[in-house]
Amino acid sequence: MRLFRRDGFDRTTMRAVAKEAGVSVGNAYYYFSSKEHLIQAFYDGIQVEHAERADAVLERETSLEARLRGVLEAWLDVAAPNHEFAAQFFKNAADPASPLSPFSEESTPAREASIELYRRVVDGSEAKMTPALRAELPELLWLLQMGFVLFWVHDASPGQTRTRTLVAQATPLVDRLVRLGRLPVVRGVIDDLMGVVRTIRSTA
Amino acid sequence: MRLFRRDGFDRTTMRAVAKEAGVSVGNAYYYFSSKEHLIQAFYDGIQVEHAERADAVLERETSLEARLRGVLEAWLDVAAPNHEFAAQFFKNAADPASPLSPFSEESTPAREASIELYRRVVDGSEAKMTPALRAELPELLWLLQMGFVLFWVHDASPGQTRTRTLVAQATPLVDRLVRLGRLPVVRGVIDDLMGVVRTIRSTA
DNA sequence: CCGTAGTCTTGAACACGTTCAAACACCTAC
DNA sequence: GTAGGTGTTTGAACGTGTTCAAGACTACGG
Repeated sequence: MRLFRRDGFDRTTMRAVAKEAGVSVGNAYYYFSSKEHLIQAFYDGIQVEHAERADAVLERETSLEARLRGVLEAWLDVAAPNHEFAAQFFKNAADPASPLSPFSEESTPAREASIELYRRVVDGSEAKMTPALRAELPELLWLLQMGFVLFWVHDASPGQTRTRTLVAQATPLVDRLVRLGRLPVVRGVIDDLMGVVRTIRSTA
Repeated sequence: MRLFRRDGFDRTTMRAVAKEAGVSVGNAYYYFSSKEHLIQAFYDGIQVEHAERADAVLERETSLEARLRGVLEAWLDVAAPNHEFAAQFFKNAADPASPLSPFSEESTPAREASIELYRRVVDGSEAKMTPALRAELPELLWLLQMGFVLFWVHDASPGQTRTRTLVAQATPLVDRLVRLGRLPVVRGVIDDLMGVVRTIRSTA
């Protein structure tokens, strides 16, 4: 990880990693089946640290907006030091065939833990909504986070301020949309949306 | 392209491509600066063929739903024969640093042409909406298409029927959402959404 | 203490994308 | 027709991720 952060993912060779670790190249492959698998540890680390910070937010905040925004900003805080490096290996994570893809079979535990976090964001808030929406909203919020990550990876602004602006702008909108969902006229549309979410999930 | 389709992107070597073309490896690099650049042609081809089929749809249909659905299904029709191959090089397109990324500087012409197509989808329809929404909806629909492409790439069902189901389910929803936008209560939310879209665009 | 089976470790070798100095072809000017 | 310049072509060579046959180490039963 030290080398990856210093030189970037692509410019760090497996030979350098092996040397730094004091083992042979072949031995590195005995424990990590590919260069990609080396960053699984990084992946997990982000998730653990994010969960911790998110916990602090969820204990503090009660409104849906503040809870969502706090959790997203926690992610940005945790991920910030790795922005450059993350952008470099993002392409591997986007590969449908890669185990690192957030939609992959291998990522199921991490994905479900992440959705579970958003379930707590929703359930612990004082926001009122239909049971159907309450059931699916966590997955929608997780998808939203994936969108933010995509944006963040492409964000070249210093300190990724643009992503922070986007989050600050988008979270009140989510809150308003959820409130809107209580209107009788909107109910039908929400039901259809839930249907779409179910279709998406049944494929993964 | 013949070799790519037959053996897949990764298993096709530049040496094989050069041999098939009857030139040396170095010469291949004289005309295409990387293996990735070879698929730019494929990329362009899809776009051209999609534009043609979309034209036919737009001449025929008048409702927003039918126009949108027709255009999206046209894309699926055009892309279908290349599904396996496309999934293999999708990771390159997802790389923020790659010129093939739909968000990249180099893709600007193709991206704008695509957004322009969705402007025609909107403007040629009989759907009524606020000027602000009418201005931004094309970009939103393009983003939606990117989402469908992401889904399609991960779609392992035979003939990508799941993606087709999703499109069939999602397009009426878009239509309903646009209709909903005319309600006074919803106006404010739409305005906020437009603000988010503008933030997203100003980064790209 | 020896043998053996299982686990770890090694670095040379492989295949690939990419680069580059050299060679070649073609054209224009005189 | 020759000299020189510009654009094209070549394949060997480089650096990379990955593999693999061979060796070294460890544990344990006799």
